[in-house]
Formats: sequence, C-alpha cells, structure tokens
Amino acid sequence: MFDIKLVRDNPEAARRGLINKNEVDCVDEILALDEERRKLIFLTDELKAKKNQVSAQVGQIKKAGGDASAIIAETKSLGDQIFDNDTKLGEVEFKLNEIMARLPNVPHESVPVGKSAAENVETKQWTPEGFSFTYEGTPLDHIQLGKKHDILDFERGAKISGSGFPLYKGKGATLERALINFMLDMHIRQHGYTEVFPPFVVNKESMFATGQLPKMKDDMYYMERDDLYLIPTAEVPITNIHRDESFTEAQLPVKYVGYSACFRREAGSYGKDSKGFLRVHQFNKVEMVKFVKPEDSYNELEKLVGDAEDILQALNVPYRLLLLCSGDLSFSAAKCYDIETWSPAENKWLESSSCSNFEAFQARRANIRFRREETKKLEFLHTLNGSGLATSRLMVSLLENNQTPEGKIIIPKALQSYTGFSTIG
RNA sequence: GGAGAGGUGGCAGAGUGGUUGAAUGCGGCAGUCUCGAAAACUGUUAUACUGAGUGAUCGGUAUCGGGGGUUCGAAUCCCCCCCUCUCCGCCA
Repeated sequence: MFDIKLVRDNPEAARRGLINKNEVDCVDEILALDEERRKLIFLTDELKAKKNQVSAQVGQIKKAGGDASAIIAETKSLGDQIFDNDTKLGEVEFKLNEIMARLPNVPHESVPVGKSAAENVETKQWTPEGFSFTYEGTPLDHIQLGKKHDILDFERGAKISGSGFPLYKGKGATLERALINFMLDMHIRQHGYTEVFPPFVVNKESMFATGQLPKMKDDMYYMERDDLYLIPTAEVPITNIHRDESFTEAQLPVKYVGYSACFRREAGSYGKDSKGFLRVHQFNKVEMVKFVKPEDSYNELEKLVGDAEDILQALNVPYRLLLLCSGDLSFSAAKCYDIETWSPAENKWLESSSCSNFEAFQARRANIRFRREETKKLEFLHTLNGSGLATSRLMVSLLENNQTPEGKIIIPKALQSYTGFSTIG
C-alpha cells in the first residue's frame, strides 16, 4: 500500500511514480477523496464529542433521580446525524481504499526510467571458467535431455493434471530434490537464514498483504469452497508470518529461507516461451525473505542478490543480473534485480530469480513494524525477498550447460553429495 | 463433521450496562538507594485516525477477535462470522 500521507504531502512525486510504472494517474481523485474524508471525520468527531458529553449528563441526572428526557431527545438527534455521517464516511473510505490498494509502489531513484523489459539494464555477467557462448555442435535442449535419460516426463504430467505440470522421474526427481536441499543448506549455513517450511495455501488477507490481491487475482489458483488461494511464491506465507506484529529494533534484521511449490495460472500467456520448463503452472522454489530497518534495505538488497549468485557460482551456471527499469517493475517493488541463467539450446537468458526491495509497501499493507530505540516510536520496516532460486528454469540451464558431447549430464561437484551420483546417462 | 470451553493492553489475568483506555500482577522504561549491580521503593508505560502548533506537545474520536444490532450510554445484552483449545467421529 502506498502511504496516503505521501500522496497528500507530495502529489507530484506520487504522480511521477505512477507514470514511471505505466499506470493511470489517479492522484487528483485520491486527493479529492482524502479531503472529503477528513472533512467528514472532523465534523463527525465534533458531533460525537458533544454526544458523549451530553450522554454523561444523563447518567448523572438519573443517578440524582431527575428527569433526563429532554437531554435524551437531544442525544438521539445527534445520534442520527452521526449515523448519516458515518455512512457517508464509509462510502468515501471504501472508494479511497479501493484506489489506494491498486496504487503500485514508487520506483527508487536508482531505478532506470523505462517503458518495458527492453530498457532493463544489465549490470553484471558471470560465466564459469572455460565457458563459451558458442557451442560446438548442437546442444540438446532440456526436453530432449529429459526424454533421452527418462528423467522428465511432460506428457504424463499433462495427462495427470494438464500442461504445465511437470513430472520428474528417477535421477531427475532426485536431482530436483538435491537442488532444493543444496540451496536451502547454503542459505541456512553460509548466509545465516532461518529455515521455515510454510503452508502452500493462504487466505485472502495474506494475499492482500504482499500485494498479489487485488491486482493479480486472475493469475492465482483459488478454492472457492474454502476461500483459499494456492501460493504463487513462498514470499506470501513467509512475509505473512509477521503480519500484524512488531519487532524491537535489536531483533532486526530477520532473515527466513523456505522451500515451497509455487502455483501460477499464467492466464493469457499460453504459447509464449511455454514449452517444457520455460513456463509452468507448478514449480519449486527456494525463497529468501528479509525484514529490515529502512536505512538498511538497499544494502540488504545487494546482499540478497549475492546470496542467490553464490548458488549459481557453486553450480557453474552462467548468469547475468538485470536491473529492472521502472516500467518492468512489479506492483509492489521499489527496486528489483532479475537473475537470468544461460540456456545454450534456447540460445538465450532465462529468468530464474527476482530479488526485490519493497521498502514499506508490503509492511504497510501487512502492518509489520518495529520500535525504534532512539524515538521509542513504531515505524514500518522494509521487506525484501528473492528467489534463491526457482528450480524449473535453473534445471534447464543446469542440464543444458552440463551435457557432454556424448549426451551425458555431469552433476556439479557441489551437488554430488546431495544426489548420490555424479552423472546422468 | 458432532459436543463443549474460550478469545480483554507486551504477557498473565479481573471486570456482566454509566468518568473502564480498562483493576491487579509480571515485564519494559525513568528515578531513589549503591562505588557499581541486585533487591526494595516511587513514578511511568497502547495504537490508529483527526484538529492545532515549526516543534516538544496539547485537544477530539475510535479501538476489549471481526461485523451488525439494542440503548441516551456497551468490554458487559442480542444476532452473524472468524480463530484457539478439549473431547468424540473420520482420515493421509
């Protein structure tokens, strides 16, 4: 949620933020509603104060055995006015909240201004020793490799559930499990995260808090009967661990890492990069979430990206970092790096991770605060999260980059103690 | 799914219609005492919105799981919903 006070105090900044994110300018509408709301509150509070005052007199008069009927009549009419005003106020606040809830976060000043993904900025590229973008011969793609070694079965996955629900088999299933454990262990042991294993199904309050609702409603699996949603990312349950809670300053930063299956309807994106693992409805992801003090959040974002990079370097997977431009930023993010891994068969980069600073945007929606020692006041903290990483596209890069000319797959050293084997095929 | 109990301030726990934002205890903070600390004693200790003020702050309103109702007046009475616990049933 965007802070109404920020809009009120600096409408031009809010307007710029909206335009930079390719959003409709609704600042004037917000300002008008806000003014109406405050006018109504002021009037009604005065009436209520009067009513409370008169009401107290009723008690005193009755105690003394007097007749209070004249005063009671006065309170009654005050009550009617208050009721009307409150009804009006409710309508105004409903409208205001609706607009505010759909107002995206404002990009940080370090974010390049741009309209679309084409204007994202590559900030780093990393490749393992001896790596070359020009492949000798034709590399098999992950679907061919999956079939050849009988480790991935997209057809049967589709039979069981529909397209986009992959089935892993044999060493493929083991490799997937190994990847998840390897990533979790590195974040826990080397990066200092606390492991959590969250629910994969959440209520609407949780979805609102992290910003999936109301905007992304159509992109989520929803169970009407129970009014519950399948999570699109572990970011949702993990960030919501501390919804409506507050920390002491000394407790921060709090860092969690957790695995979850992720479910996305991907409505409207059929056919686009959708073969095999490139776009699926269910995938596995290890997610890092941080709760930090506002002044630390941009430093923590860089560290978060570094934590994800460590995984890729340990796995010898070529990758690059993209700093997303304002127009490509998600609804809740103020700044975001995507990590893309190289696919030799597709001959392109694949998005495998997204690391974002949400500043106080989610904290405001989720009401997560901390008490600052110096001022003794409660403040909204900043939340961040990043995939570390999603296994589906990582698996594409992992399989394709580690294939030998004979079509074998070499398991990276760091993973071997997790898989229990060093090659596939 | 059935039956019962319960949801009150950071925590524990009183409170069944009228200065109750809420007793008491614990915790926290400040002070006294002490070389220092502990103990003891004293004081203090919620949040949001809103108005005034540069500001410290002051005024008003709301808040006792959530929503609605009764009443001049609700933590307290009524209705609906949510959650937690116990027992029974079912079940991976």
